[in-house]
Formats: sequence, structure tokens, C-alpha cells
Amino acid sequence: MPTHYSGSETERLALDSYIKLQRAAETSLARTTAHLSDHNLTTSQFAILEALHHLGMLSQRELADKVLRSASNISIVLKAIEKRGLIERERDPADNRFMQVKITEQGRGLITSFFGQHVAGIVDEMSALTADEQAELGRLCRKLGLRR
Amino acid sequence: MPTHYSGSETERLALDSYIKLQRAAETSLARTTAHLSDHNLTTSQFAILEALHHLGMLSQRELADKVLRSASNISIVLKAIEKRGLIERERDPADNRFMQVKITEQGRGLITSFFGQHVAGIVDEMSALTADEQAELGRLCRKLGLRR
DNA sequence: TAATATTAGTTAAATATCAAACTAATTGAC
DNA sequence: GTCAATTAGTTTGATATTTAACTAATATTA
Repeated sequence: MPTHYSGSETERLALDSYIKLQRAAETSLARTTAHLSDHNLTTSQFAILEALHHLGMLSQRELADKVLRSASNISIVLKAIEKRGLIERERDPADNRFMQVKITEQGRGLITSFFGQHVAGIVDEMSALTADEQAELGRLCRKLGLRR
Repeated sequence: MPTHYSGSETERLALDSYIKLQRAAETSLARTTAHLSDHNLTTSQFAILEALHHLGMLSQRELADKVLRSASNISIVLKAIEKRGLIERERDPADNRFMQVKITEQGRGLITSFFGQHVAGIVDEMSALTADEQAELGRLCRKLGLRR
């Protein structure tokens, strides 16, 4: 017979809010990124292109920190979108360890071609909550994320 | 020159709460599952074992629905933990399409050996928020996740 | 300045992930 | 009752992801 979890009220509350947070983030992400395959982009590729589009030239280290991925992961995803001509990179002359990564005109064209719809999808997704609720969700998530 | 996003207030609010939700979920997940490697378990393997531990015997389809993964993914992750003796499965005699997947004593022993610490880690993680805030976060996430 | 430590990036090996194509079993429609 | 449609699960091919081991470049320090 399976034993269902039954701890203190504190535990139940923490586990319940934790799992709801994970579920909401996962389903919202899935719904708002489903359209990316129409442009032959993965979520990871899009995240990198978006960062480069909005922030300009970045090193791979900075990119890794922005999108919360390992350096090796960035290396591999960049290789794919570089081959496709969406980004380009070269060594920093001032410090040859660094790569200077930037989005190409083609990459910028691709992003801008659907960025409006992408944002509209996120606005629609979040419209399940009122403006006050969205603000409160943001506040709670920031407080949780900034922990430690 | 990078152009930073600047849309309506509605858009800014939606994008801001959306990205904070994604960030909080990702960092909380990373922090609360970091210890799993001590037991040679991946997050996916743990999610499946946990579901089987708490819910008893499940088909692979049910398991896929529980952990929000594709059927093919379940198939592959189960193969790994089956080889390790943590789960076992056999065809359902009543309907030979179904597999009946269940956790083994060894699997149950492994889970129970650290489940207390796992829960404690989640409680600690969520303790960045007050009880009222956790309840509100849960409510907002549920409302968002149940969308449509 | 020479040895050491740190940092950026790549590669390798392992697992995860999905969609699509597939097999096998059951259900439904006629 | 037979054939079509559906459902469960597996395999394949592609990309993602991490850690660890590695190379190359810069910084530190003695």
C-alpha cells in the first residue's frame, strides 16, 4: 500500500507551494515556447539569441551566466547556431581567452520576425492572473530566487 | 547598439513576472536537487522513483503524465533504473499493451534513506517566504498552471 | 621572472529529452 | 467478424545538458 506523505503543516505548505511553482513554470514555459519549432529553434538556441539581441556582444562566460547554463553547454549550442549563420564570434584581441559572440543580421532578422508574437504569447499566458497578481507573483519569485 | 525591450506596461509586467517565475523555479530546483548526485540519481530518475514510491504501481503512460515527460523519455529513464534494480516491471495480463511498473525494496530503501533530508531541503528553500507568502505563491501558480 | 593559480573555452562520456517512425495489442465501426 | 483507428511502449536520430579532463591564455606570487 502506498503511503502518502504526511508531515507537519510547515512541511505540507512548503512542499505544496514548491511543487506548484515547478509545475506552473514548466507548463508556462512549454506553452510559450511551443512556437519556436516553427522557426527551427530550440528553447536554448532562442534564449542565447535573445540575450545577444537585447544585450549586444557577450563573451561565452557572460552568456552562460545570463542563461544559467554551463560553459560547455554554451559552447555546443553556439556551434549549432553559428553553423546556421545566426551568430558569429571571434577572439577578443585584448584577452585572447575570451570569445566575442554577436548575433548576425540574419539572426537578428529571424528574432525580430516573430518576437512580437512571442511576447504576445507570454502576455496571453500571464493574463490568467490580474496585474496585481502578476506583480505579487514577481515579488514572491524574486524573494525566493534571491535567497542566500 | 542593442535595443532594450520597451513595450506597454502590460507587456513589461507580464514579461517581468514570467522571467522571475522561470528563474525562481530553475534556481530552486537546482538547489533542492543538488544532493541527488550523492545517491547517483538524476532529477528525472528521482522524480520517477518518488512517484512510484508514493503512488504505487503505475503504467508508463501514467508515469509520463505524472512527471510531465514524453513516453519515449520514460522508456529510456526506466531502462536505466531497472538495470540498477530500483524498479521492476511486467506486462499487464489484463491488457498486454500496458507495463506495470513498481519500485523494488531496494528502490524504496534508497528513497527512504534520504527522503527526510530531501524534504528538509525543500522546507529550507521555501522558508525564504513566510507561510502566508508560500500559500499565496501556491495559489498564484495553481491559477496560472490550470489556465485553459 | 619563473612557477603557480586562475580563467575561458573545447572535448568526451554519460544521461536526458523530444518527435517521428515503428511494433504490438486493443477498441471501434461497419 | 473484419478492418480501421487508437493506444502503449520501444527505437532512432537529433539536440541539450552536465561533469571531468583537457588546452590555451592571463594573472599572481614568491
